Amino acid sequence: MSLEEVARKSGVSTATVSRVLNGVDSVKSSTKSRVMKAVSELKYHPNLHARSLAGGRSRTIGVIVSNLDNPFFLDVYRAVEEDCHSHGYEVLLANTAYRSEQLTASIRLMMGRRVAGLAAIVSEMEDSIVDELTESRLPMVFYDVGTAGGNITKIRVNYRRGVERIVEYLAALGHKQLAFIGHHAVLGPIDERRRALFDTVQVVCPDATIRVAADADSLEGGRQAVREILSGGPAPTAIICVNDLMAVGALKELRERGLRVPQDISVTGFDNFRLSEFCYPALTTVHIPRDRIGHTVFTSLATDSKDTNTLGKEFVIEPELVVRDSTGAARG
Amino acid sequence: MSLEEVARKSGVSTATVSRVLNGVDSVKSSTKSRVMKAVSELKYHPNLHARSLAGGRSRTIGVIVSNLDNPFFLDVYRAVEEDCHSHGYEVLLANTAYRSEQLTASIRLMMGRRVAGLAAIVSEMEDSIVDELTESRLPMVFYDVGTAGGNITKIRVNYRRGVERIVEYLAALGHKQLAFIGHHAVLGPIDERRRALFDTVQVVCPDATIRVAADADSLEGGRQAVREILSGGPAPTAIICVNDLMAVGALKELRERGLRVPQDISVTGFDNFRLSEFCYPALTTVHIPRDRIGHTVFTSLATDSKDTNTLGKEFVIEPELVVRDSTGAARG
DNA sequence: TTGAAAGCGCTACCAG
DNA sequence: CTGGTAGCGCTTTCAA
Repeated sequence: MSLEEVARKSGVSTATVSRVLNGVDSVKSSTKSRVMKAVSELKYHPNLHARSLAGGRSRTIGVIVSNLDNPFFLDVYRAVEEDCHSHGYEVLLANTAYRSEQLTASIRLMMGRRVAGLAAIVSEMEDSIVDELTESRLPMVFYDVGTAGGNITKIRVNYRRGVERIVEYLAALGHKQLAFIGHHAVLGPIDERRRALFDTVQVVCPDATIRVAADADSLEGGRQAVREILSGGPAPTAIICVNDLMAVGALKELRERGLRVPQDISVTGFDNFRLSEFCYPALTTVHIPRDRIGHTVFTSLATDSKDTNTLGKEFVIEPELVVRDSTGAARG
Repeated sequence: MSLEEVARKSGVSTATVSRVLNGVDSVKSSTKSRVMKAVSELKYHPNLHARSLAGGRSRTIGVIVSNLDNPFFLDVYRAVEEDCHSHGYEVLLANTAYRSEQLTASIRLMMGRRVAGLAAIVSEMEDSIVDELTESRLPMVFYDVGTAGGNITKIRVNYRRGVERIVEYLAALGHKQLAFIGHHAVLGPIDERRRALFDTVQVVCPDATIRVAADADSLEGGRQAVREILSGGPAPTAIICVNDLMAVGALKELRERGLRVPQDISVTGFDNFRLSEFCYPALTTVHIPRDRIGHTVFTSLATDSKDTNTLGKEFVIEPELVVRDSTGAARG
């Protein structure tokens, strides 16, 4: 069923039906209501593909994330979604599950759908892809990769700062045996977070030891990483987790082993996702404002936020330490 | 940039380029590679809107859920996504946040995009919408609403059974003062879960009292509902939560008030989402297999799963009680 | 194995 | 205020 049928049924041209459907005001109200009647009787739904094809411009924004299972990414998406909907945009979501093939496929899909802009909230991205995207004219937001300018907005979290806050805080509590739990994407050779941690420890408490374990970015992964740490030598006095999700998994494993947090061992997270306040013990973490990330994505990619458009700029997010109950003085 | 440019650059017709891009084998391999070369040099991305318009059929499935913040829905989506991707389908996601206007908008959007099938994992849906969708020819999956047959697959969770398991279990533990925590969508006048609970209590332990509180379907909502319960009279010995998410929120509030779970008060959830094993105490709940729901969605809506197609059938999901640490004998 | 051309359903421009 | 119509970029016969 098409515009034409509606036009026929209401005795007008397709052009007029189109005008009615698009709210162009230059239509006599009697005509308009006749058309509307036909539309609802026919249960007509305009073909959005045809519309985009004919119309050219698009009012949809694409969002690609690494791991939907981690509420961090979901929060970012929700923030984008909220802004989009309140401004008449649609959002298309894609999840890579940290698989680079899937990233490529998702980018293809988004470009094929001719999104108005694309946000890649995907920390691990090969340089070649970054370059290719940078060269394209597509408005984009990168997260922690690439460089701002032209059609590229860059959002960067100052991890180093966040890590410093955590290490300084733990050092002040007397912790000298540390462990770091990351997921695989964050323990690659070129990883900033891991390096930031080592550098900071070097400076803040050079006499501290630090061990590393990696697993999947999930609750189970956090748990598993703790097993790895605990089976590999003397228990550390504090475990620094790359994010809250893994931290919650870590808490579970410690609890099961009868290790009390924070009396026996301290745990820190990263992100300050909502659950971090509800888990036990409530997590000491570092706050990353997902809503601000989402808003920045929107203002950068929505073409009609003319004066407020932020495309091409770089945004640095400064983390703040949030102290709760999962950290305490080092034992002994 | 279009097919035509690729055609020109590689010295063939658009028809041939189209054939190459769609993997039609009747193309000489020398031609094929010439085309491929042009494609990659031009960084050509086919316009998917044009493709759908011209092609007719669609290989995308729409999924509408009530509340993305609740991992239950996300798990269902992920399961659908997995099946879809491994069979060359795309998934389009929409979130209603329990708002019926948003449901309408999402349905419109999906129909406009000409999805091959649509899953509405949205327990609250007005009859008029259910009817309209049932009349349409669109393959659909309903969750807990509507009736199976024709183009409608229905997935129904046997809540009554789940509630019975919980109540029987709590009754056996000696609980007589119960409370029920739900979210607003589930405490409407026509709600099955609430009624199932009252009926069951009536039968299983007629001498038990039961109070009810409602709040948002979120961690915070669960917490708030407990406040409501606890400020409204003597504390119950067991709190039955409509789902795990609210249960985790409830645990937090109880913990903060110094009430021990399960010694002072028992708590049950519903869904058995991943976190229920990782929270403290680990949640006694009822398992609802989200992956099975997701698979059923796929086999019903994917048009090419010919022989295995399940469209039009009804699937009843039988919940299973999962006992963990959040429940124990009634105090006193 | 390839090309020409007729749409797919809609928007937007030009007339009237 | 309304109609006619030329595309938008692609797929798909039908011929060659």
